[in-house]
Amino acid sequence: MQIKGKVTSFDIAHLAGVSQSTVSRALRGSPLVNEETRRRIQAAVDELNYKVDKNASSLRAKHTGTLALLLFEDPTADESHINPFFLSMLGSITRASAQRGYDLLISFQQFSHDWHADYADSKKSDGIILLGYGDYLAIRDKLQKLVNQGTRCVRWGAVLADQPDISVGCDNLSGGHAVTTHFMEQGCRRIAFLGDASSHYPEFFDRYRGHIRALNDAGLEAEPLLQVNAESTERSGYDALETLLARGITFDAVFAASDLIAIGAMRAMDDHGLKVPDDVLLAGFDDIPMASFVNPPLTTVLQDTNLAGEILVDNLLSLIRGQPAESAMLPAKLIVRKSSLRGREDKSEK
Amino acid sequence: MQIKGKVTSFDIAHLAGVSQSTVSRALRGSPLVNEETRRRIQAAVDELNYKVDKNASSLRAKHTGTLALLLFEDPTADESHINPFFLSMLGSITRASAQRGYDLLISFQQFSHDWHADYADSKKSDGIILLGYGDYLAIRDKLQKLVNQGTRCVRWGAVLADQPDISVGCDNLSGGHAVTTHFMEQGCRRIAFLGDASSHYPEFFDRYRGHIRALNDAGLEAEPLLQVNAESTERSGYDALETLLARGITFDAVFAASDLIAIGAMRAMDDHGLKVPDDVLLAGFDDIPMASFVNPPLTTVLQDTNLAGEILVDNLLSLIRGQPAESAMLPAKLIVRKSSLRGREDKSEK
DNA sequence: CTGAAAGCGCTTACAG
DNA sequence: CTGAAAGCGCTTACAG
Repeated sequence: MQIKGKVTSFDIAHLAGVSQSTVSRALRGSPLVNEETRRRIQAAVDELNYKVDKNASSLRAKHTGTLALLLFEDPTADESHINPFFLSMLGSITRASAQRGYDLLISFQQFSHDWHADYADSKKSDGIILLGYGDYLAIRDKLQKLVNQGTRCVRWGAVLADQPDISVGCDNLSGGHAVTTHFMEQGCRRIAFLGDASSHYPEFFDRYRGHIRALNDAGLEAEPLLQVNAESTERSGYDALETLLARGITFDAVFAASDLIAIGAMRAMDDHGLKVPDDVLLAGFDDIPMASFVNPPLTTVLQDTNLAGEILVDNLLSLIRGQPAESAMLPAKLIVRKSSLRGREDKSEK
Repeated sequence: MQIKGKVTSFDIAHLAGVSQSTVSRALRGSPLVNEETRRRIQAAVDELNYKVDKNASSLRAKHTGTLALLLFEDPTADESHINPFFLSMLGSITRASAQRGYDLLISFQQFSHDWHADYADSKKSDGIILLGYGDYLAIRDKLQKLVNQGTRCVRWGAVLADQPDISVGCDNLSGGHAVTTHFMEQGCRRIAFLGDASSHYPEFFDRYRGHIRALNDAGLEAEPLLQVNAESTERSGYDALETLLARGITFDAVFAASDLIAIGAMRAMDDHGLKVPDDVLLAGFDDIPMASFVNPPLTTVLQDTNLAGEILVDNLLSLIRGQPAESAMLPAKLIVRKSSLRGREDKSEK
């Protein structure tokens, strides 16, 4: 066991009685190495507990074998809790990267701050994954610049016609359509929408458009007063519902653009003596783990985060290999739970 | 704007009319650089959009400015969801690292597999943080080896007398004591414990010992049949409660060693017609976000994950700087919610 | 199949 | 305060 100094490929070469080049070849799995030689080298590696220096190999080979994940946090969100939906995405991206032999570097960024995506420029990673909601229009130029300077990057978010980058998102429009259609099947006619509805927040906007389309399909008109802006936090959902109440307008269902908003709205209704689903039906979006635990369990739209993580990583790897990659839209699946069911006969869980 | 070839410190030097060494010095914030020179260099850096190559600087300087987080996942856990408590720790560790200027490399490992902590050996990181529960005795030797070979590492988990490494954990014993004392104040005498109680799982064991100690303090004896093994998953909690039921033993409260176990037990009780808290009181441990959303809200023990993340990172940085670091025990705080309150007068949330 | 040699882009004594 | 030079530990043509 070597004690002093770092073990390098020269030490291995010496021990195995070959040149350092051959050690390097053997360790990288080159076919140009004799089996017997390879075995001797491996034995030396094991004996000295040698590990290839990642920095040296990355510097020389010009790729790092690591991916960077930039997670944008909403500065207004509770410091201690990250949006559970993104946490779930983070988990699936980490897993997908590992399966494909890549390390994952993680960075949190404030969306509002002057964030830097220099993980590729500084050669810390071969490419980056952008995750988090925020004002899309505010980052569009930055995205454009990133792509222009050759940075490989993929983004989680709405798939738009003119976007400069590759993105993977769920079919928010269909999801929104499904929720509102479901509400109407339950007899609702005055459905409130809690969430921003502008091109600044394309995901929410698509959900809103699906909602409107469903209304129109049923011959109903949208009522502007039934839409209240909200960002994806409980606090914001709580406030949005109070705003809705303050408008003095009647509503028989609430479609929250995210589960967090829905949970906040649920609290607000509780505080104001409104019962879900007896007085008002409620649905969210995302199917975060909490959604099935709130009381009553929350109807929502499932986005397959496992699949999303894999597609995101695979797309990024394609880009890195110089292969083409395409933006992708994942299916959105309505999950009906008690919060949106009128009939009280169904009181049994599960 | 330079198009072809990578921008290096030589390009900056050329543009700024100084030597490459000076560029390097200026960029590392050396005091040995004239202010005017520094400004010229900065201008060149901005103009060419230069970024220091991390691999080259790490190779040369022998430190990487990144920390590695090894997250052990229980292989039996649901593939799609990471234990929420660890997710919360992950968030706080990521934040703490970023605040101190370190990047964070994340890796998931199966505890049962032959995991490798070679993130330091291969120079990808300056040190590693170990996170996740699992059979402590099974990893003890590996830990010892890591420490022996000079790898800087800190671990989240029970602080034990003879551990080879530095760890940060919460005061599980006091936490367990507080839960059981609280149960007894509510009039309970036959308190079941769901979770492993052996030195293989020191955290659960300490919670169990706190539980026993509280019983003894009240002059009660422990009843072995009231303890059922369980690992930290909902599934396992569900099964453990059914095992308890199958024993045909009476109990008036259930102390689950983790919130996930408690939530599983809650489901099982629901399926068997037992009402919480009317028939049985229930408490968990961890205070994961879901705990306050289940019905009824779950009494639990809060571990301050924000603080934990900071101490873990600070300890690791001390080790990296060659300074001494000490294992630390964080306070455990009982959070009482409806699931453990006998009185039904308190029906109002919050 | 193997070796000698160049070089990736920095940091840091060393000398002024 | 600045520059010339060595060298971190690899990978990869190039030549055999």
